[in-house]
Amino acid sequence: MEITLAALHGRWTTLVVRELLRGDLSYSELRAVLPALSDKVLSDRLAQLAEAGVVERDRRPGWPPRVRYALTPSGHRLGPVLQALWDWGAEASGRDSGAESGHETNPVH
Amino acid sequence: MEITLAALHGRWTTLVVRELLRGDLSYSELRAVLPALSDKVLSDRLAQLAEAGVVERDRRPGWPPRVRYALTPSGHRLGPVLQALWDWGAEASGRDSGAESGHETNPVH
DNA sequence: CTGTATCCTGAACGATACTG
DNA sequence: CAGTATCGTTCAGGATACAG
Repeated sequence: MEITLAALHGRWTTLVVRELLRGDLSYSELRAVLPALSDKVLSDRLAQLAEAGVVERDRRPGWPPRVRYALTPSGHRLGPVLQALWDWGAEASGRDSGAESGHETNPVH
Repeated sequence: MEITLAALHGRWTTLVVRELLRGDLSYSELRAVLPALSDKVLSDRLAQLAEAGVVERDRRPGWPPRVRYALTPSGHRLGPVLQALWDWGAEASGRDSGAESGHETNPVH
């Protein structure tokens, strides 16, 4: 449990993972999708996630440099975890936000 | 999702919740079970969790003062969330820690 | 394009002492 | 028993400049 929290540690980590759950992204795509993150923080998070075995860097040769970030299998297994986090938050913050019929509401895709 | 992370924010918050999932506890019982937390931090976490609607304080009159901390219904719903965190961490940190037959391993009780 | 280096600020933590 | 007050430390986060 502390392992998971360590892997997800940091204010923006879950958002990075959530974006990557939707598909691979390059560094600049990530930056465009998450404008709130400074270069340093984004870099830090990616390094941390790579260290935790959640994301993988694909550095493709040539010029200009292109790098794609993708979730590892372990990273994909975080999907249900984030879903659990989302579900609790949705339920806890009032049950009137419209359109839910019980328990779907797909936030991840 | 960010709501949940805000509610669980802090290094020790999940451990406090986990103890309370097992049943109500008094302040000193919590302190005894979580010796790593200073009074200040424990106090901070309980206030934060109360603010988030996760725990409830039962202040019982008389002397000496007795207070029981209990999870709200919302707090009990965090059980599956913590379970998801635990499961991922267990899976991610190597599959050789003995005795698991697939997907049980009950850490919470 | 994809990052790293540096510096600064604010928040969380931790220990100790003290109050109702 | 059940906390709050205060203070010092540590660490993540944010901005900017620079490098491969």
